[in-house]
Amino acid sequence: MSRSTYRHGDLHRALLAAGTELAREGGPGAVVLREATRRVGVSPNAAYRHFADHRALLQAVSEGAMAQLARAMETELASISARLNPADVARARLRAVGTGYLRFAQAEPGLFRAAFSMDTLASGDSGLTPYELLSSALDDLVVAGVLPPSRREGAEVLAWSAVHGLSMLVIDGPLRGMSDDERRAAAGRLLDMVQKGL
Amino acid sequence: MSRSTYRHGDLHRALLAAGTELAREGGPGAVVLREATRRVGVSPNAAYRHFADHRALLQAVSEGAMAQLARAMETELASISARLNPADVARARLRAVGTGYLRFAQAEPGLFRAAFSMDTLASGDSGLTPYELLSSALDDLVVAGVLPPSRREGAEVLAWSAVHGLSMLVIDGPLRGMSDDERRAAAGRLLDMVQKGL
DNA sequence: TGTACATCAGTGAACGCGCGTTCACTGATGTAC
DNA sequence: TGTACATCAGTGAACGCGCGTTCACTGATGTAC
Repeated sequence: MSRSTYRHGDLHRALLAAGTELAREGGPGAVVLREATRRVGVSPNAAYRHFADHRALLQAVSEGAMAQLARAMETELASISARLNPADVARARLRAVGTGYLRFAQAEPGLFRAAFSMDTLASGDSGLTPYELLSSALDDLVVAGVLPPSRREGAEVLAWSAVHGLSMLVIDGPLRGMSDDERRAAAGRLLDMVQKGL
Repeated sequence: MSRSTYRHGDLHRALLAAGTELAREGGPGAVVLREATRRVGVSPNAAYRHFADHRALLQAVSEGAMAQLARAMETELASISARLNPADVARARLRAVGTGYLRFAQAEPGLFRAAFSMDTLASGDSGLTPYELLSSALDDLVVAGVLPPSRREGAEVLAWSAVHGLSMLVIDGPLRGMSDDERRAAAGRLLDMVQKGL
């Protein structure tokens, strides 16, 4: 309300930030156009200068959330020790991808759900989408001789399912009540299972 | 509208059936109290004679859906050949539990989502909830000597995550576009992974 | 450097919608005598 | 077996809410001369 200029200056970015905060607090269903404008201190219809409609705002929020997920995975990848042999590096990379996914889902459940609320593709700093980060880790496992090439095809879906399922059960489902320790333990054992079972 | 009696006779059941049909068509968000009464041919407020509020109707729908899920799992369990040795029976039981879960999610995505939209417990004809059916299958694996007792604890979460994740990705998420064949193949390989990785 | 003017970002008011829920009611049903 | 009556399942009308979206507008900004 106490804007120095008549024009906002960067309303597009401000609305996107407000929408993202709404998603963070309450998931995709909480991304309400009017509430976003309210938080920015602007009239409801002002949003239509910057987004075609409510869906366009939600899509933008979803893309930002997906990019954050990719970045969370990249962060885990970046922390892998350089002093490992190729096979261990490859294994660590798959684990990192899964850990980043699980951590983001638990740390930002609202954004996580927003990311998957639409058909959204977005990449992190490496330019790769979450799916591509997983694919690349699986490729490495084959190159390092850890995963037989015959098992490579379609492996994305298997690893992804395990990690996505635990995320959903923990943030939104019947496993909501798990303690931090329990979640950590379950995550570790789940990644063990994927590694062993692939 | 062309009711023979002034009183409906079984409005509770009729509203629950209508609400369930709404969930089937559009998931938990589609369970709208007014629409349920509309479909039954009754005024909106009539619902309040049978359900405390909208949430109570949704809860009842959710419980019915959860029971259907349990029954889908029981159906798969019942189809296991009796001519197997105990170890193979145990393995088949775990697979059946997973297959029933996946099949129900794919055949009735709206009800599946409704079942998990609230904290809902419900059992099938055996009196066991879906979780208990899984637990029991895992117990059998230990008894049959297929699963080392040291790996038994917490195994529910691992198996459940894998199967739940594939369900969510396929019915609601980025894997929505999979063909029937692809889904069947992915389901089979996922269950292989769980069996091998547990 | 100063002035006229076109642009277009944001305003204020209003719309129609469907929702959950509440109110006072009515009349078919089943029971008590 | 017939009648008076209490019950309570369903009615009709209305409420307030918040939403997405549209309309005609205004006035600060940046540009052209």
